[in-house]
Amino acid sequence: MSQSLRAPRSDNRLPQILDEAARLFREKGYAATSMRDIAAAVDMLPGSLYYHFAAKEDLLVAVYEEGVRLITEKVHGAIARQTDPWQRLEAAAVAHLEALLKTGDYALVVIRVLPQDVPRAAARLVKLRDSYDALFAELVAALPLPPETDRQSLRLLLLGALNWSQHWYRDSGRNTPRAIARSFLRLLREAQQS
Amino acid sequence: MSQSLRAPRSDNRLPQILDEAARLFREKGYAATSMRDIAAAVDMLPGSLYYHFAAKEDLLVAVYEEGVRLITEKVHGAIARQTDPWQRLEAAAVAHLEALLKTGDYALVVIRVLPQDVPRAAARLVKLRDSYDALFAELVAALPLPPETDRQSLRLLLLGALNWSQHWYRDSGRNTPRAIARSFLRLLREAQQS
DNA sequence: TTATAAAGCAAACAGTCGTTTGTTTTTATT
DNA sequence: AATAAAAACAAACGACTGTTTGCTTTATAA
Repeated sequence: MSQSLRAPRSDNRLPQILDEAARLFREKGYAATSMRDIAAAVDMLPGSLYYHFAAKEDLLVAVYEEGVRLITEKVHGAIARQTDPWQRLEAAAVAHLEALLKTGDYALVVIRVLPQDVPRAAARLVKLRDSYDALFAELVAALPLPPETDRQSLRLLLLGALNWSQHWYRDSGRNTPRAIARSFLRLLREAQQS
Repeated sequence: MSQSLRAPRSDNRLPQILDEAARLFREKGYAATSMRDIAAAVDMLPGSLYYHFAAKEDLLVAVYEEGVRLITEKVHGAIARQTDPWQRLEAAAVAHLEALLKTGDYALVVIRVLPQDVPRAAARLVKLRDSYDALFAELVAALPLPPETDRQSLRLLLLGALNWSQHWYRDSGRNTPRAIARSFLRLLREAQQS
């Protein structure tokens, strides 16, 4: 098969482009961030970005993919160390929130930029999101709950609250992402297993 | 005091402008909606909008204010008919979600458009949001809860999940906004009062 | 050292953006 | 019917948008 005959340069600036794009997309949103903004942030001319990405939308998709990859990786790593179903869900919630509020830009782009903001790439973005949601669905399915409990609502309640936290969270030493996630889980857990 | 000497016309198109602006802002977001989009939606020339609003940002603020007014009004009406603290919170949650998912555009703009998207008007938008949040804080404060319960987390958990529902909710006959809100409250309530 | 591909520059393209200005039409009041 | 204000038109402004093109620099592999 045809593949590039030479390896990319060692001073590859593609990671830097992705970093700044992620930062700007999460700060200002997709539509309000121009290719010139991104180019200026990496000290490059606007046209040069098109050597790396065919279109602005493709740049977003790349950031989005990296964001989903980062969160998924972190959550997988966290739940692997637990066996008790409630402990696993708590570990996942903590990892999810830490990925969002501490890891920073990439993960938050996934939460902030809506598929409908990028019509031509919407399908790809939705697919990426869904693959992640399935992970939490499994964790909730494994919980020992009374039969009348609505597991879907439980998942939506928890994940919605976690994702929404980006809007009110302020980094303030106390009230860490970990503490917030645990507090949420405590409120949900006590009700179900007593 | 100086006020206009003549009443506005009876065929006033200002409400129509607000309606279409709300619809577009909620569909595409603030940055991706142009004044020309709005003008076309009300069958007007772009420049004519500036008779009613000095700037695009002022148009957003007007939509935002109406959105907050609508939600606040609906929630106030709902809790006035209840006396039990948990019933009052449930009524508020139902009203909040119905305002978001049924009333439609105005309320959703408040949830979707972030103050940071509109730097010059951010302060005004934040103020409007906070005035509403205080309402829920009061309702949660009135709940009869064990002393160790974190009331702030409870409020953030509930309100976050409600607001996030815009991202996954599909109008499907079943699973009404009312049913969703009740389901959420059931999950929270059982834990705290048993 | 030389060829070759990767990466970036320089400059422009056509289109869109929010907004302004001067003028005209339409309506309510007298 | 006359007048004055409300509302919209018509046309353009400069700035900014995503993107393309042809050319040059730079690092790597032979």
